[in-house]
Amino acid sequence: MPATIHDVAKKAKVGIGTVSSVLNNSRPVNEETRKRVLAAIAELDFVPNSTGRRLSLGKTHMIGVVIPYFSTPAQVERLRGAMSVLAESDYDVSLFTVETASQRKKILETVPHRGRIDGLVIFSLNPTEEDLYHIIQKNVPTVLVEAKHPNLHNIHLDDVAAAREAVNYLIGLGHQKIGFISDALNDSFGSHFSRNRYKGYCQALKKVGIPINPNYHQQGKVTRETARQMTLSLLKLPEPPTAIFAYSDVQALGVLEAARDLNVDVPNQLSIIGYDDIEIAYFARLTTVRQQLYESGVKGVQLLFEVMNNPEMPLKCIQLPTQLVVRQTTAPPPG
Amino acid sequence: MPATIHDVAKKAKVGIGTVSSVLNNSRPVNEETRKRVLAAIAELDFVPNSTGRRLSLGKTHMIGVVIPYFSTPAQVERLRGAMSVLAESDYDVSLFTVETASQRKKILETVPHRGRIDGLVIFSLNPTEEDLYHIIQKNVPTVLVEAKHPNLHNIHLDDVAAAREAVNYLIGLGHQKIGFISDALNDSFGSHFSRNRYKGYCQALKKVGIPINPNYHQQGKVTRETARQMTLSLLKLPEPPTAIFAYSDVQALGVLEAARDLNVDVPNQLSIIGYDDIEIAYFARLTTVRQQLYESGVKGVQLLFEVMNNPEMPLKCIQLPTQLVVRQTTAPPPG
DNA sequence: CTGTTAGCGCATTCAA
DNA sequence: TTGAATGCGCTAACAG
Repeated sequence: MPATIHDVAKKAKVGIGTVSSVLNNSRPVNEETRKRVLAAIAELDFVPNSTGRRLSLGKTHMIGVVIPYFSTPAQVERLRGAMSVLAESDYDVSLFTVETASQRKKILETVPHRGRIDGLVIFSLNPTEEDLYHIIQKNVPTVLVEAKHPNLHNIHLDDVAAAREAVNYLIGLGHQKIGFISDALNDSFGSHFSRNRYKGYCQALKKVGIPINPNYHQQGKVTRETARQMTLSLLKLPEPPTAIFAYSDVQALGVLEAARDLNVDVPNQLSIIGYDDIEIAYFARLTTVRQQLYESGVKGVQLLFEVMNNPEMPLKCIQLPTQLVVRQTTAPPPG
Repeated sequence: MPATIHDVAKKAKVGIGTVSSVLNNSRPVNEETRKRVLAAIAELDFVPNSTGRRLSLGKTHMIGVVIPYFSTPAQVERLRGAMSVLAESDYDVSLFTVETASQRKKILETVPHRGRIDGLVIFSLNPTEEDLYHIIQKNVPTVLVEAKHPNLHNIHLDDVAAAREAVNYLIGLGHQKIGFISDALNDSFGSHFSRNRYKGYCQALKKVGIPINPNYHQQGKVTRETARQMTLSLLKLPEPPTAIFAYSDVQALGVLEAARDLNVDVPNQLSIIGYDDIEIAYFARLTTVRQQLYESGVKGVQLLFEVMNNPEMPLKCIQLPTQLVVRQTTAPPPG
């Protein structure tokens, strides 16, 4: 068993208060005594037990990070941003990845507890009213990233506008038959991402009087493979779309694969726009909607620290910009 | 402030011992009393303070996960595997990402402490003797993943053999001029990855009497962009290699980019083999050395739990297999 | 300047 | 079956 503060005190022939004082510089200590204490600490290889310290201070020195869709490059990039700030702080990080709806429920119920964490960052999850109850009730400083809520500080983006802009661009190139590939509109986490991007897609079409063709919208798991299958269906339609807007870059890669499978030339026969601008989008020369992934993590944690320092702070909602990055998967439609 | 066990006891008109008993089922409780306690718990929305519990039990219920190169898809896949097991357990996860040599040092010194964590998984870092001192000394159950050490349980793979096999395959196709692109042989973390894969590369060449051409070996940061630059140098050599073995899939993508830049046909003018078999390798149709990334995380945590249940367990080293996955970036050399 | 003491919230032993 | 007391390791207030 590791040495405790008592062992150090005994060896240095002082009281534990003195040891604590040199540990935390909490009050002046005679130089001679300090040396003795330091020597004892070194000799015993003493490190203060963090649990004891936490209990005494009533703080956990721990930030909770809740993150779904963890396998996707976009989420990892967000987490990296968050970790970059966290690593420079005095806080430890408690990581909760959520893969299933039941995990989501359990985590959102049990994680937001004073005594478990001092602050919480929740990525890409829109709290329900019930979730909110648990969070607010427990009174632990919380920030949402890539989510919006009228009662919680958050870092968000305008999915509707971003999607609208992407589709507008396709329309501007001359496309009329534009497909959309997304996650299920009602996914198991109750996310709004697909709905919002679909809304932007519809808005852009309506604006110029292009009717919404339900056959042009495919929903399914957000994997490359599923996107490939969905694209195959789209391209086998009697009147296939000449452009496809994908909910994410990962899906856009699946679209590219499908085009390759069918020997459809991108961008001359088929234009493709993705979403996120993950690292690999550059490699794939993908036209895509860039969002500030890394930055969102950075700002989320920074905002959390602000809130923790000033719990009575008025609600702060930061909107991060998006930007259409045109590369080489978009061109005017054939013919 | 949240309710404590005392509040519950008072409201239920029992002692705190009784509350603790119903919380933990640690001793029989009269059904009537139990009901009262449960009611009080519900009414106060009481959740046991984990710090108090930790201090009392002398356990943190916390597993430390140390992970470098966190931005790379391969590492994320390892972490995902680890999280899948951890999420099913009763342990919380404390995440430490290491980006710099100084972070590495600090983390390896301060994280392995009883009282901070109950167990530790370290990914892809070979402890020095000094690191080892801190780890062993503190006596916290530890498992290495993608690293080997004579005194620590570990999950590893045979980098030398895997690299040798990859280069052998190229030789079998008829290649004689084979380039190798890697991380710095002496990277800031003291990693062995590049050295081992280089060794395998050399062994394969020597076996068939091909001289090692130092110009064919490029070292640099493990990013797509750096790999692209290094490949450009390689391909501009008076006698450019006809095949390139890359230290990682991410680098292999950079090699592909360089080939594209120079209008070099892959695989007919240039063969490429990567390493890892990350998700995107499939998309890029990359021939690569598959290692069991997700599995390594799973097994690492499982092994850790074994060790925690049986601290006196004899040293266990598990070698995970690798496998050459042939896709469409390899072919016989031109001419 | 420094030793002693009283909690922090909980699990657990010891009595009853 | 239960309440009261003890201690986990630490910080901070109190008293010298």
